[in-house]
Amino acid sequence: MTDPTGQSSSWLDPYFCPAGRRRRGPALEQALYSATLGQLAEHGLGAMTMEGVAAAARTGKASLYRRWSTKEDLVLDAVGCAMPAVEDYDSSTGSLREDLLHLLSQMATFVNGPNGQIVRSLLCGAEPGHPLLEMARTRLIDPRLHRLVRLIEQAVDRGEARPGSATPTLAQVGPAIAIHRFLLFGRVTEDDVAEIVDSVVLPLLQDGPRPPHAEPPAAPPPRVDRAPVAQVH
Amino acid sequence: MTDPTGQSSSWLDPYFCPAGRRRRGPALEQALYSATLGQLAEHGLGAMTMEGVAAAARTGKASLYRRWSTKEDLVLDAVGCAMPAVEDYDSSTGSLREDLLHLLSQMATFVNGPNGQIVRSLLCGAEPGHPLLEMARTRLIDPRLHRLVRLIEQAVDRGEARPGSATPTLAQVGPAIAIHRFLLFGRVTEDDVAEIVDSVVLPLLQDGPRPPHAEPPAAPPPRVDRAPVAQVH
DNA sequence: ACCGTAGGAGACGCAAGCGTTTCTTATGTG
DNA sequence: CACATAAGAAACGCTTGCGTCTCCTACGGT
Repeated sequence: MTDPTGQSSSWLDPYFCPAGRRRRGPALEQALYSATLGQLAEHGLGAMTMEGVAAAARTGKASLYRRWSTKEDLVLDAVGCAMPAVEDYDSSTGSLREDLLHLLSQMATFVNGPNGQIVRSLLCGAEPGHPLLEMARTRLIDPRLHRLVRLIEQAVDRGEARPGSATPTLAQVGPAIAIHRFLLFGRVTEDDVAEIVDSVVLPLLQDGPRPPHAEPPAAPPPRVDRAPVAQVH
Repeated sequence: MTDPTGQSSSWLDPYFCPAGRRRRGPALEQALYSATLGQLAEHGLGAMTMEGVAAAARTGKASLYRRWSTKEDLVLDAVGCAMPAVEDYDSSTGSLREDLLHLLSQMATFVNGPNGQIVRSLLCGAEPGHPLLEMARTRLIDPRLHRLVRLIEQAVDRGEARPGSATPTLAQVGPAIAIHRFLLFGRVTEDDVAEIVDSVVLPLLQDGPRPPHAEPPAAPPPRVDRAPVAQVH
């Protein structure tokens, strides 16, 4: 993908510009965003450098500093451009299972591509409260969570999901498992998506809440005041 | 926690050594591990430096390089020391809910403490296949997953969980959601743990698989061959 | 065709980290 | 107590990145 100097290979880079030629304005800007995202994915937030970005974009540092005075500003803008909006915000296939597969597949495709490493960098390279993490949350996570809740609501109306199951907590389950697998294994496969939907999410949304079993084993207490839980240090 | 030079505050550092005194052998080694973990948590894998570690441990770089020739070796050893073994591997409280709360609370406590930032660094600072990520998986994640499966098996035997629910896929759900919340919000609270157990994991493990509802909505097809799912680019 | 703007290229001095080396001296073992 | 060992401290030359600056020229509008 990149040669030792960090420059993009000409035959693959959509923003490639032959030597001697010059990009200006928006074209250059897009190339800089692209280079920034590449460096972010390759080196992580902490180790990426302005020089690396300039070299990858085949431009000088001056063009960078003319637009953004700090690495934070640059990364914030570049990442903002890479965040895809929720597609088909109000559409539904009419089948809960189809809707879930569709949405999780979109996530998987996004995360399996070059942007996956960027998501990784954002989730982990930035401590809580960092603007980059906030951006990932408000632009990537929250809209999809909201959309999922709506899809579940519609499924409830159709009788496909148990009443009361359209909560953020339950909607979060599928994405959380998908992200978990991505972080551990580097990708989310087609089989992963199907398994998450069929083995976890659908049972959770469809099955009634605690239907009494053959022999109800002294139905576990609804609440217990255990002490040693989750203290922040 | 640290002053501008990265040195540990004397009144808090368990490995503090007054100026003029010298630590040797294992004592020094522990201090170096501690300093390494601190730097790792503070700056991330990419941006931490050997000089920073030496300064934080109040020693010279020579003592570092005498033991580890690269940053990778150092971090690998230091992180290995920080990975807690699974406690009470074979014990069970006799209640599935109690067992789940207990195990997730242990995870939450670990992750809420100073080691949380290290988990973050490992999950995200290292791409798939990196030895550090492998170590996190084999030492932190997998043992707990295995233990969870055993706990669920015991619950199945007691009639507390649905037969067939003791699978790695289902066992993964609780930890995945906990880690997800940790990554997004920086901590996992007592309420989070209780909510995960009571709203997600227990229903999933206890409710029967698709008990026919009032009007079974044309039971969703068990398998569908959707095309555009999760391609690796 | 002209010309003001801004892009590319790279040099600048500075700071930080690298990995090595040297020198002094605290340490704990025999 | 004497001594071999290894710790602390700091300097070494080197590399990389910083942010600024300058020079020259390609670009695109008039």
